[in-house]
Amino acid sequence: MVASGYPLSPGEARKVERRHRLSRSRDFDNVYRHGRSTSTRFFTLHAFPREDANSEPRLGLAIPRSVGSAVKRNRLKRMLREVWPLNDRKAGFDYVLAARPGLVEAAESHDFDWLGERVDEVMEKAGS
RNA sequence: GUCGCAGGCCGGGUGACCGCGAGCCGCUUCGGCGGUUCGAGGAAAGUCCGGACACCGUAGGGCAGAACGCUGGAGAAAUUCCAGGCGGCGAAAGCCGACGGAAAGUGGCACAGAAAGGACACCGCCUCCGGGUAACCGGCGGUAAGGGUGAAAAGGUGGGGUAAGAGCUCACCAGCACCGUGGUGACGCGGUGGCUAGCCAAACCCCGUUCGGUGCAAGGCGAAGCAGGUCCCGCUCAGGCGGCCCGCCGAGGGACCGGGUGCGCCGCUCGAGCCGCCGGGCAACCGGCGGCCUAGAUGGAUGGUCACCCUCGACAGAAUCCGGCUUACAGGCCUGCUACGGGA
RNA sequence: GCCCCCAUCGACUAGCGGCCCAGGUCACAGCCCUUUCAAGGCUGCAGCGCGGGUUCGAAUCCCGCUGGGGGCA
Repeated sequence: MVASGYPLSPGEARKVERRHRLSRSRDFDNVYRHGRSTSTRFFTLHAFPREDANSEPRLGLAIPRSVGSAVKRNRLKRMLREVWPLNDRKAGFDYVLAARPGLVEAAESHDFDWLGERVDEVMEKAGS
């Protein structure tokens, strides 16, 4: 794992494309029901191993209304999608990353890299 | 120039790299790849009104219910807009107003006060009668000017008048009715008359106008999948048509347990559309001509990094669409007007 | 997204436009009672979500915000 924000060479997949997202309510239910959860001050991460251990990891974002207005929630999702693939993610897992209240206010007073560090924090704690 | 008022507009900009959604074109091993063009708001918000559109066994009648309420106009309609009237606020520009009816009925007006609506007079005032030396006391009456209470007290102010008083009489003002006159009208102005009729309808209500329900999770097409069971009511009026009645439909309806699906496409953006010019109208708006196509996502598209500039950037993110209303909003620009001050 | 409902002390609730600077229960604080605690008695603490309007007068009626809760595939 690399601490810098730019570890990837051009051409390598560095974004959360649509096929790398959770898109169905059923997928979310699976992760919640059968996955394991880990919490930090700003996030709750649910992880669930898929049947095919070599498939690409997928991400779902859960941003409740309690974190802020629609503008704040949208912006948070964009930034999280941006920051997510900057680090290696374990293949064969579905993740649901849920934001907790206070995250938006904290992110506004820090910079973009700070948000990445918070995501790394919860991933490490989950033992990925 | 300063202060204020009204109306309109903008809502950081430029460039580079990496990314996101849609349309079109090309390539494709059908997984995608490349190019190109577009890609959130004035409120997209609250969901407070009104429609379009879609569906519903009957969208039928009456009652009930709800909403609205000065006049004229605009508009598809509206708790909408424009102009005008009246009332209130302001020195003015201007702003605000659910602004029909209280002599159709019902009801209310706490406390205080004599009395809260056709007054029955508490303190009082006055004539007369009786008593008393007198101060004064008692009584039959006449009054409502003054005091006091209250949010509100039976037209107000002044003169005359009277025993004291009273629209009793007179003038002015307010209010009412009628006549004339101006205006499409609300209403204004003038005259005459009689001399008074409290407030509350965002209390019930009366009058007038309008209103079927549900909402794109409407609704349509396709694909996939499953498993039924128990009980109650009914075909001898159960059930449905908003609450009731009539009337109509009508053979199945309901409760609980269990099982399945929870996918793709359409609806989905060309519309009461936007821009410009001309004409009509005080205006809202309407008409004509020319031009333009301007988000359509579906776990839900606008972000990250860097550089420079400035006044260091508010409220805030489309989800069927449109017309309004309301609410939030850093800073800035333009136009017109009022008052005051200064100059020519 | 669309459509509904609610709001009164810290909590649960009463409250025909004036008898209400809003009543009750639990909780909290103090005092009495008791050897002490509990129970009981007395006293206090505190509230009409916010802003306008109607009315002489609003928790109550009307309008607009704000904050909660629910339903619809």
